[in-house]
Amino acid sequence: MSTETMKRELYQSIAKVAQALASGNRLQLLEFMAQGERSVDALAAMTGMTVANASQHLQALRRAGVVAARKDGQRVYYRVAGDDVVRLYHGLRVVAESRLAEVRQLVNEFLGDRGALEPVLAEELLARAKKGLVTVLDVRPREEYEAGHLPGAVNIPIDRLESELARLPKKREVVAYCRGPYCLMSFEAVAALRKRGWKARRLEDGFPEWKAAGLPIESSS
Amino acid sequence: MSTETMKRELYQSIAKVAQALASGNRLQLLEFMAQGERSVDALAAMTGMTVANASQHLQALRRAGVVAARKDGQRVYYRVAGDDVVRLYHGLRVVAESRLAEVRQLVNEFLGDRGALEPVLAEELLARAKKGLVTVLDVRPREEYEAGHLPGAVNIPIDRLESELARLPKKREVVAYCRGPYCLMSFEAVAALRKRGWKARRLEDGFPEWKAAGLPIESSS
DNA sequence: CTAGTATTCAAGCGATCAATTGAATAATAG
DNA sequence: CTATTATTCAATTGATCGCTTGAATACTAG
Repeated sequence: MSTETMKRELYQSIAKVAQALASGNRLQLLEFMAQGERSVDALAAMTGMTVANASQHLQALRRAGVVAARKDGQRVYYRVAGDDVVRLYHGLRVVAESRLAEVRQLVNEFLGDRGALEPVLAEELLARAKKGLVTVLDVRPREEYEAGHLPGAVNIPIDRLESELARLPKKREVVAYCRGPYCLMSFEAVAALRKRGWKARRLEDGFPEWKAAGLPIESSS
Repeated sequence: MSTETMKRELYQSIAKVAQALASGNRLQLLEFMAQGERSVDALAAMTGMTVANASQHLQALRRAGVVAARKDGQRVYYRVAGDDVVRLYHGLRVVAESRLAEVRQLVNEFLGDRGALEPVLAEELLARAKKGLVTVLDVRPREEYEAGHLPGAVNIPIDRLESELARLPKKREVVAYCRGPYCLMSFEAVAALRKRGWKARRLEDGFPEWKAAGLPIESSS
C-alpha cells in the first residue's frame, strides 16, 4: 500500500470515532454511561428512545470503540470504554461551548440564573477538602454514589436532601456535585442549602470529569 | 421551550462539532492548519483535493467553529480556531489509537520500525532543555519554524540536514521534532543523526501538541 | 477597463445515516 | 416445553453527506 493511501485510510479511521460522536442521541447515551454501566432498556428509557433505536446507536458506539458491553443473564450492560473517552467528550463540550454561539445560548437558557452560582474548580476543592475546610456533598442516587465518588463525600440524594439536612455541619462550607455540567441536581442542592443558611457552592463539573482527570476517587463495595 | 427539547437541541448542537471532525479529509486539513494559517489552494494542494472541495470542507469546519478565516487580498487564510481544538483533535487520535485495532495497525505499518525509536515526553524534554542537556532540533520548513517553535530550538529543515550537520554539537543529545506524531520528518532526522554518530531521539508529538498543552514557545518575527 | 487568479456558489448524483416497524434470537421463570 | 423479557436483526423511508462540474464573485496587476 502506498504511503498516500495509507495516510488517507488512517485519517478516515480516526474520523470514524468522531462520526460515532456526531449524534445528539449518542452523546446523551454516552453521558448516562459515564455514570456507570447501564442496560439497553435503562438507557432507552432515560433518553426517551425506542429500545431498537438505542440498541443500534449503542452498537455504533461500540464499533467505534468508545463503549464496551458485558452480557449478564438476559441483559447487556454497556459502559464507556475508558477515561480517555470521557476526556474526549469533555473536550468536545469545551470546544462547542467556546466556539458555537448557539451552544452558549442554549447552555445559558438551560441553566438559567443558576449559572450565576460561581462554581468551584476541581483543584481548589481537592486542596480545601484535604485541609478539612469543606463538606463534599454527592447528590446523585445511591447506586451511582456507591459505584464511585469523591474522597470523603457524603451521599444525600437530591430528593432526600430536605429530610437529611441534619447530616451536614452548618459551620463548614458545602460543595455539591452530581453527574456533570448539564445535570441540574447540584444546582438545586446549592439553592436549597443557601436558602436555609448554609454556605454552599457547586463543583464545576461532575463525577465523570473528576475521575477522567485522574483525581482520586473512592468507592463503597 | 421545554427542558426536554432544549436538552435535545443542546446535545444536537454539540454533536455538530463532532460531525465536522467526522471526515478524513477534514482531519487532514485540520492537521495542516495546526502548523499555522494556510490559503485554500495551499491546503488543496497539500491534501490532493480539488480547490472547490477543499473550500467546502473548510466552510464546514468554520460553521462548526473549529477553524477561522482571514481574508488578505484575493486569498483567504484559514487557521484552527484555538488550542482547545488542537487538544480535541489530539484526544480523538488518542481514543482512536487505543480503541480501534485497525488504527493501531495502520499506525504501525505507517511508522514501520521507526516506532522503535522511543520518543521523549514533553515534560522530560522541557526539564532537560532547561538544564542545557539537549539540543532541540526543529526540522520543519523555515516558515513554520518562524511562526512558532520550542524555546531555544535550532531550525534545520529536513532536506538541509545533511549539509548543515556542523551546526549541531556532537556532545549533547539531539531531540528532534516536526509537525506531529504522523509526520515522518523527525524520524528521518533521528535516523540520519544516529547513522553519523549523534545521540538522537525524537519528541513524542509535534509542535501543535506542545503549544496546545500550554508549554512555552518562541517565535521569530 | 481587461485579463488573470483565488475563492465561493449552485446543481446533481450516488452513498451513507437516522429512525421506524416487525420479526428473530437468547435467556429465564414456571 | 411455553410464555415472558431483553436485545438484536432486517427492511424501509426520508434526510444528509461527499464529491464533481461549471459558473459566479472578488480581488489584483497591468
